[in-house]
Amino acid sequence: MNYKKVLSRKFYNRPAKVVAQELLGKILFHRTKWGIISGYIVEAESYGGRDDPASHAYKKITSRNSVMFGPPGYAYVYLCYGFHNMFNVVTQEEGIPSAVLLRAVEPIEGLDIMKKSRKTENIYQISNGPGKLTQSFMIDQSFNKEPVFKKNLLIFDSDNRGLKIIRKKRIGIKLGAEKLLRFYIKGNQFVSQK
DNA sequence: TATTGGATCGCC
DNA sequence: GCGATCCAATAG
Repeated sequence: MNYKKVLSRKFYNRPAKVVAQELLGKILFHRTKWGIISGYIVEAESYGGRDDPASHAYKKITSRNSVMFGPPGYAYVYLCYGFHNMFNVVTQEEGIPSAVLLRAVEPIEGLDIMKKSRKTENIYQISNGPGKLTQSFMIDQSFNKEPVFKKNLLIFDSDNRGLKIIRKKRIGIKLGAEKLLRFYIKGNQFVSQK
């Protein structure tokens, strides 16, 4: 696998729903002390904006959501339901709170590490959900506010032209549930729900 | 200061 | 369908 260029912070300086779609087919990459873990992003959701009650930054800035208000290209990792880490990438310029939640990945490298971390041999169950993704990729809250355009956790460019993208309702939320802001690659076996 | 409920997962 | 298990946001 040759990793050509890392997506720059400019890539993320656009509306979340645009970035969410364009991230499909790009490569999530993590250099860990156990080895390299990587995979194609196959599913993402966008959050943010003045009219999205599902966004953590819907009402106001707080210590938890402050990174969403910051510059684009930084990770927003937080704990959900007590033990699942959610991995988001902040989008849009500073002051506009929005982010893309990465929900599923198709493994490329580091399957042994992923299997061990997830305690499963089934590659279709290894990273097909936001909580599973962070567990398999060894992403925890220590990555909150870390950049994804430099250092060890990165997203690489990849030619994703011609992908068929499905647009659906987001999963697991109540407010704002009618919005079609979940995107995934048509027919891909590694998305969380078909 | 106490309560509540959430962008989940895996097993029963 | 339910339990695991945490913390920010609310209300008091």
